[in-house]
Amino acid sequence: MATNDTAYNPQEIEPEIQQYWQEHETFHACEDQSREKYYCLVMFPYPSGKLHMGHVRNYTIGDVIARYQRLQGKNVMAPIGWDSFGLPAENAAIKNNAQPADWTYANIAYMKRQLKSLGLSYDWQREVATCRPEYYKWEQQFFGELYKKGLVYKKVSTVNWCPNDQTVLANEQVVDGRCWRCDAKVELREIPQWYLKITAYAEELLQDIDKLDGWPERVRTMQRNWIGKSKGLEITFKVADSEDTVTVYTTRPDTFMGITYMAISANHPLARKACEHNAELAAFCQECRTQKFAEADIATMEKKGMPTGLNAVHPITGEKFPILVANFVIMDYGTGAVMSVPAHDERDYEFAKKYNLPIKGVIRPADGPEPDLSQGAFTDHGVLYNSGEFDGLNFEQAFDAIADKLEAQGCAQRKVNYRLRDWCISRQRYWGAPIPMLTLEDGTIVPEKAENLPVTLPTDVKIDGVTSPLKTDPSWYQTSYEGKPAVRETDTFDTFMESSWYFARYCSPRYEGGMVEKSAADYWLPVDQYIGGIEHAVLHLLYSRFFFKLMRDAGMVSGDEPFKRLLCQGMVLADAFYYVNEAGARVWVSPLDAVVTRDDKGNIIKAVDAAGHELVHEGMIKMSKSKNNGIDPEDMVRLYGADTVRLFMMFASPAELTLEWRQSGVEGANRFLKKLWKQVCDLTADGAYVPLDKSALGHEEKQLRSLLHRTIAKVSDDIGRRQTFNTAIASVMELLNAAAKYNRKDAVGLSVRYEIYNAAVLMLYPIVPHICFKLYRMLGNSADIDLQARWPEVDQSALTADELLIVVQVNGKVRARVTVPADMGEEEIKQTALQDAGTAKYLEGKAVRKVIYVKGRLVNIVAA
RNA sequence: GCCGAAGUGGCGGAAUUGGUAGACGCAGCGGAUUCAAAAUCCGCCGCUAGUGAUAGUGUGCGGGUUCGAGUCCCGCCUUCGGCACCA
Repeated sequence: MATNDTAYNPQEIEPEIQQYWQEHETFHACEDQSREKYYCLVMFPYPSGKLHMGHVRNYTIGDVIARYQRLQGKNVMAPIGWDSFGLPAENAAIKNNAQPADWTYANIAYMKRQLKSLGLSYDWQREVATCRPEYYKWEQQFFGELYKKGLVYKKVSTVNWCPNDQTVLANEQVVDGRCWRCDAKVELREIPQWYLKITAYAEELLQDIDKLDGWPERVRTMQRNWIGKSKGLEITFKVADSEDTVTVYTTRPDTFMGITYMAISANHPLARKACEHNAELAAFCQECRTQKFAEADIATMEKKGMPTGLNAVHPITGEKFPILVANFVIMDYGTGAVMSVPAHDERDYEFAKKYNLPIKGVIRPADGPEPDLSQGAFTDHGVLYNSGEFDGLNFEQAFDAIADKLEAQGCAQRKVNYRLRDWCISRQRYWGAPIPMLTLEDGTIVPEKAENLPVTLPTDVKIDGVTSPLKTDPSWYQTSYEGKPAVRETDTFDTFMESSWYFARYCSPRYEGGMVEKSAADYWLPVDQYIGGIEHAVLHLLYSRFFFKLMRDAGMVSGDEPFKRLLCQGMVLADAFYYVNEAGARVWVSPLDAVVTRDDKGNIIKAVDAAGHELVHEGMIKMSKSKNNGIDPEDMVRLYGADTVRLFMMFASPAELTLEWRQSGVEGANRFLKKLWKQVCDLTADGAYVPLDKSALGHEEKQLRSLLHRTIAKVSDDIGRRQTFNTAIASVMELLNAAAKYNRKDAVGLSVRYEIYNAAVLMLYPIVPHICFKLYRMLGNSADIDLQARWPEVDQSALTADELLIVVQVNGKVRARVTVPADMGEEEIKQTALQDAGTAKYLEGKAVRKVIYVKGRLVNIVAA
C-alpha cells in the first residue's frame, strides 16, 4: 500500500531544504560584472512582534519574482532588514516595563525565524536594522551635509498637543479630538521643528513620474496629485484704513471680479492682530486652533467663520469687502488667506449662504445663459460677464488679462504653486535616530561634527509615555562643541528618514566609508522590482525618490530614480464573527473557531463557536487584532507547510487585489501539491528518464506537447511580464490535469511525461520551492534547481497545429463551430461557414449582407 | 469633501489588442471505493423553460458607438482604500 516514502510530507522536507540553503549560503549575492544583475526588493517590516499575513503575502510575491529571475540566469539580490524605529516600541515598553531596544531586538530574532520557515530566498548577510547606530550614523552625517547645502531648515509649526500629558500626539493618538491616553481635549500648539526642503525638488519629482513606466498608473496619479502643481496668481490686497496688506493665492484669477469676501486662517497675522481688541473673535480663533487639521476633517467639517471687522480693497474696482476668520483656512497651505468667490466655488458658496454674504456671478457657460446661482455654485470654466472690461473673455484670456493688469499695478505676480509641503522630520519621541544638531550658548545652531557621529541614542532609559527620556536627561543633551558648551536637539528623526535609503544601504551593508559604496551602488541600483503595500503609494515612495535625488546630487548614486518597477499588493481579508455578550458588547471570535453551516448554495446560514454562542457573520474584512480575525502564518505553516501557504496566497487572487483567506482554499492548494507529488512518484515508478524523440510522437503526444509549450509561453508571460501569478498557476493546473490522464509507459510515453513534469516542476518552483527542489531531484536531475537550472524554453515546432477551430456567428451570436485545415484560405473558410449545416437554419429566408472573418478565430455572418 | 481602485455564477476569480463569457480552484450535488468514515478517484454544476435535443436570457444600473461590447464612450449607483505624526 501507499508507503511513507511516497507521501508528501512538507513538515519533514521543508526544514531539511531550508537547512540546506542556509548551510550552502545559496542566496548570497555578490557583484559579478559578467552577469546581468536583478535587484528584487520587498518593503522591510516593522518588527512588531510576529509576522502577519500581509507580510507573508508581500514576501511571497517578492520571492516568486526573485526565484523566477534566478531561473532566467540573472544574478539576483534579494535582501531583507528591519524598519526598527517607531512609536509601537515605546508603547510596548510602557506596557511591559521594558526597554524599547530590548523589545525590538527580541522581535527581530523571533520574526527572523518565522521568515526562514517560509523558505524565502534572502541574502541574510545583507540584513540591516535601522535602529543600529552603524546604520543611522550615515543618515545623521547626510543630514548635516544637507544642512550645509541649505536643504534643511527650522520652522515653527503646528502639532497635536495634549495639555494634560504635556506631550505631542500623533494623529492616530487623537481619538475624537481627545488624547487616547488621558482623554483630555487635544489642542494645537506651535513648536519649532526641522524641515527637509523637498519642495526644492517638487518640479523634478513631478517630471520624473513620466519615467516610471514600470509603476502602476494609480500610484503615479496619486504622486502627481500629491505634488499638486498649479498655475495661478498671488495677489496682495490693501486692508482698508490701514497700512496692512493681505496676500492670497488663486488658480482662478478669471473669477476675480466676483470676490465678495476674504477668508483668513485663525493663525494669520491679521487675525492675531484683530483678536487683540475683540474677545469674541479671540475665543473663536482659539476654538479653531483646537480642531484637528487632517485634510479629510477640514473638507467635511462644518464651516464656521467670524468677521474681523476689517475690510480688503479690491484693486480694480476699489470696492471694499469683509475679511473673515474661517476654520477651514490653514496657515500652512498657500498664504493662509483665500479670496472668496461664492458664485464659482462650492466651499465659498456654502459659507456665503450660511453667513448671508453676497454672491456675485461672473462666469457663464460659453454657449449658455448665466448660471442659476440659487441652487449652487457654477464651478466650470466659462466666459466672463459682470466683469467690466473683461466681459466675454474665456478662462485663458481672462487669466492673462487680469494677471497682466494686476502685475502692472504691482499688486500681483504669476506663481506656480505646489500642494507639496516641506517634509517635517522632527518627532518629539525617544525611539528614533537623534537629530544631530547642536545649539550653542549664543543661539547658533550647528550640525554635530562628522567625527563625533553617531549621536547615539541611550538604550537604558525609563519610558513614562509622556516626555521623551532624551528631554529629561541633561547628561545626554548637555555637550560641547569646539570646547564651548552646547545643547543637543532632543527630537528624533521621522522614521520615514531611515526607510528612504535602506534599499541603497543593502548594496554595501557593512561599508564604513559612507551611506553606500559607489561601486556596489552602481552595480545593483536601481532596484529592478519593488514590492509593497499600496498604503505607501505616496509618502514612502515619494520620500525615497527624493532621497535618491539628494544622494545623486551628493555623488553617491547614479541615475534619477530608485525603483524601476513597482508592484503594490492588496490587503489580506478573513471572515469575522462576533456575538453580543450580556453587557451588550461585541465579542469577536476567530474564524478558525467558528463552526459554519451553509445552505445548498454555499451561503453561510449559521455559525456557532465552541461554547455554543450563535455568531453574527460580519463578512470578509481586513485581518486585524481588534476583530480577532487574524490568521497566524506560523499556525498555517505548521499545519500545511510553507509551500501550501505560498501556493494559496499566489493562486487565490491577483497580487494587486485583496486576498480572501479561506481555509477550504488552503486545503485545495494542499490537495494540488499532494497530487503533484503522487504524479511524479507514479512517473518515476513507471520508468527512468527517456530523452524525447520528436519523430516517434503520435497524435495524442503531439496534442499534449502543444499544450505543454503553450503553457510554458503563457506562464513565462504571466510571471515575467504580467505578474498575474494566479493565472500562471491555473495554467499549470490545467496542464497537469491533462497529463494525469495520459500514462503510456513505453519509451515514447515516458519521454513526453518526463518533459512535461520537468517543465511543470520548474514553472512551479518560484511559487512552491521546497516541493520542487525535491521533485526535481526525484526526476533524476543532478543540477541544482536553485542556481543551475534554467526556465523551460518554448519549442515553437510543438505549437503549430494542423487544424483550426473556427467559431461561426450569425448576427453576432455563436451558431456553429467548424474545424478547418490550418492552411485553408479566407474565402474558403467563409464558404465553409456559410454552408455549415448549423448555420443554415438561421440564414433561411435572409439575405447575407456581409461576412466578417477574424483570422484563425471566427466568422460572423451578417444577414437580414 | 478630494483623489484612487473595484463591481462577472453560491464563492475567489479567468477572458492579455473589441471576437466562443464563466478557464482554474473552492463550495455543492450524484456515483465508485470502504464494514463504516476520512482520504482518493469519476461525473454534473450561470439563470429560466423543456424528459430531452434545444431555445431564450445573462458581466452593478440607464443610454450610445460597432457586424460584434465584460472590454470603448456618456451619465448614474454601490463598495473598498489613501489624505502629510501608524509604519
